[in-house]
Amino acid sequence: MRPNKREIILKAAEKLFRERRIHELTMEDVAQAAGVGKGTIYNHFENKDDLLFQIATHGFEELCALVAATPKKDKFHARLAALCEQISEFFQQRRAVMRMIHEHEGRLGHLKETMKERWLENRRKLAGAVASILSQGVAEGAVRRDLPCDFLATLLLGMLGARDHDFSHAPGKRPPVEMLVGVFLEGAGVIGGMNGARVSGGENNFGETS
Amino acid sequence: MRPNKREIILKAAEKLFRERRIHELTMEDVAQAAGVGKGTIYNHFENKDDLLFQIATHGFEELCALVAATPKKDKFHARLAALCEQISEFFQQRRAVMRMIHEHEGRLGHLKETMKERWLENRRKLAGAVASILSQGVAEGAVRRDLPCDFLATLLLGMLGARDHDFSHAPGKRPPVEMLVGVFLEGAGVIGGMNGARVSGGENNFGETS
Amino acid sequence: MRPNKREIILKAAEKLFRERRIHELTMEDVAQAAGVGKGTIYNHFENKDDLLFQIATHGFEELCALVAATPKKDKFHARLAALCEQISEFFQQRRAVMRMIHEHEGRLGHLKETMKERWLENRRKLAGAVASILSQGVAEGAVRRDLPCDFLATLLLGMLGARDHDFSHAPGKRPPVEMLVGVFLEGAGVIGGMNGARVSGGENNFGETS
Amino acid sequence: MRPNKREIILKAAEKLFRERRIHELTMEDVAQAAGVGKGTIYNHFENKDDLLFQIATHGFEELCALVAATPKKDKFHARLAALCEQISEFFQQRRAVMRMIHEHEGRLGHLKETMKERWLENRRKLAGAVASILSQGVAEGAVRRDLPCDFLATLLLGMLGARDHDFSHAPGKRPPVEMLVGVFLEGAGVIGGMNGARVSGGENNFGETS
DNA sequence: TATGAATGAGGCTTCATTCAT
DNA sequence: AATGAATGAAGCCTCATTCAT
Repeated sequence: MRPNKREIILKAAEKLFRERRIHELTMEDVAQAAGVGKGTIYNHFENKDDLLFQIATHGFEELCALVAATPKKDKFHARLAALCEQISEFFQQRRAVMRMIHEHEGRLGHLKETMKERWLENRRKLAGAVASILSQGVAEGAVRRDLPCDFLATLLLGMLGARDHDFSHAPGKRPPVEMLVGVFLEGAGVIGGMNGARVSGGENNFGETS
Repeated sequence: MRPNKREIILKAAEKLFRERRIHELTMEDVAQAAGVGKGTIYNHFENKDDLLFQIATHGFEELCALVAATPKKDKFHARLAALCEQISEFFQQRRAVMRMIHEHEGRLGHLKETMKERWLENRRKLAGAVASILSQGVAEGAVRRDLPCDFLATLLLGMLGARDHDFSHAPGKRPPVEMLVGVFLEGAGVIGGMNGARVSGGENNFGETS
Repeated sequence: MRPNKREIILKAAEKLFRERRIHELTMEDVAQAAGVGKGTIYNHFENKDDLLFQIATHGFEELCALVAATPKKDKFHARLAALCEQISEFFQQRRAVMRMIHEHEGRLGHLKETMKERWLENRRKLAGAVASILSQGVAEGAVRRDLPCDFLATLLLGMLGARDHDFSHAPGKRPPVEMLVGVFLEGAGVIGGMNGARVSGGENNFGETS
Repeated sequence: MRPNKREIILKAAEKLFRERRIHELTMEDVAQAAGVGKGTIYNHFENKDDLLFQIATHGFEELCALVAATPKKDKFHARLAALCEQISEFFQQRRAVMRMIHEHEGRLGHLKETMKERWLENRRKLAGAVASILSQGVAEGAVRRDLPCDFLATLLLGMLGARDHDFSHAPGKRPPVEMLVGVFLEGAGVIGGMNGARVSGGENNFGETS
């Protein structure tokens, strides 16, 4: 019983989300999944909002750790792609948690000031982690330096989220991360006259599988 | 009493969302806001899910109409920026509705097949509208033709959403749309050797203090 | 439109009951079935209670008329059996209405005095009709005269109702009316020593069908 | 708090019925009467239908126990009368519950298969209990053996129910059980020539009291 | 007289939270 | 510390009844 009951509950709740039992998580569900009594949860979390908040935070922290641990691959482009792949995979697994986070941000007003602070700080952490990768790119001369990395990180994460979301119903058709990173670094526009040939074969439909 | 009571209820509910009274919309609230009896709502909408679904659909349709009506400005770059500005503004106003849509997609399983179909179709409409603008860019030689416009549209919308979301608490600090469009068209990377000078003044923090 | 809209509504409601759509008759249902607007019902019936009351009354009156019209068959025994057959059949068709009547008697307190009176009077009518048949039997020396016919009628109707009810799920196994009338007239007991032989074949199981 | 809260709720609900507060039992009423919270009921009963079903079953079981416990009095006739008296009294007390049972049978379709089975089984139990008493009569040579006891039991119960029902408004005028049993055993008809004298004083009006 | 959209009281049920054990 | 039965506020929805057309 060492892994701290708090941890057990947290894991169980996260798992519930991952298992698509989204609809509306009840404390009963969480207790059952964690194999503890309903009352026990209240010995470790102030109330349901607190629990959700902790889950979300927990998720972000994991993700941040993941990002920070990105191996310093050789080429920046490859490094960025690997990072995106990781983030994307994480999002895939946590779709429900992320949705919950979204949904929950609307209620931030109900949370106590301290929590609110900690929460927004957490939100910045992810973008920060990605931004720090990008700033490596700047140092290496691979990323434009006329824009703040924070902003670029935000945009990159936005792209990733949109891709994952739009193709969630048919992962087979989802364009590869490389393509996304390509657009991010090279842009969607035509610069000078050589851009039309970026990809050898002209129009691309990223091989329909299913 | 001409504007169809259905319309009245819809508007009222949307307004409720916009007025940040999000937490959890109750049918009571909606009725009150619409100035009708609780039962009246059920004469026009099957149940709460149906109402939410209709609101979401309604929102998307408005947005699609907006996009489709984008004036054919001179330069493609300017045209795209104007479009993004419109979409962004729409999102600002509809944050809550959009959140609700997100939150709701998880429950799509509960909706009847027909609704589900109509819903996913709606989702595609927006991307489609943006994509059609982009394809104009392709025709004009302003957008790379090696990637499907649908995908590019998804990425652009993702960027927009992320920007709006990340800076929702401090709209003053929000980077201008032009900057976003710039990244989208030119990329975040350094191409050749001249990219470092894209913006004259080097590092940029887009002023705005608080 | 001559058959009086009142009559139309009444018939439609009765039919609804007969069609087993019991659960809980709504005014909407009745209106639909009668092919009239909901409001129209209120031009002919004070309220739902009144409507139900009228249906019940209507049913009783039909039944009373049926009983009164029993042909003066030759033998009293046969006459009584024919009568019972009719009543039973009527009950079969009106199970739902009868249940509703039962259920409704509990609410008599809510009905205005006049209605209450008329209702109880109606209740007596049926027993009265049967009693009058029985009194013919008394006159003919076929029915014992030491007990009031009203009472005997009550008992006979009780037997009939119980039979119909108990075998409603398997009408094929329902003992024939003759047998019931036999018990009613001759009794279930053994009188003197000859009763054991009333029915020739000893133990009887009235031919199991299913 | 030993008598099981489930039991408490059941008793309270039954009592409510007995106290004529029929109209329409609300869960609120039941909770109040049982002195528990509304939610508590749902910890012991699946929903309202289930509660009603349990009440009905409970009532039948009590009655069956009562019947089975009928003392083996000396004379069969007296024994039967005592039994009928008991059943009648029970019915008096449970009029409302019984009405509810009636009313409820119409909805049996909505109940799950298991319940349906258990219910019909319960229904048979009562008739069975009475039938077993009657079969004692057969053994003693007091009841005709040419008819199945089940059927006779049904008829007897029907008579009882009808008597109780018809005279519920004026219990004082209700004919004594002995008279009913008399009709049941000896029949309402005239057998041979001596029947007219069964009761010494000719026409009988069972002394008007109230 | 006929209609049916509008109404809102009232019912059933859920579920976060408490507290006695 | 752990439990889960008890609680009741709050939400969704139904449906008898009204009333403007």
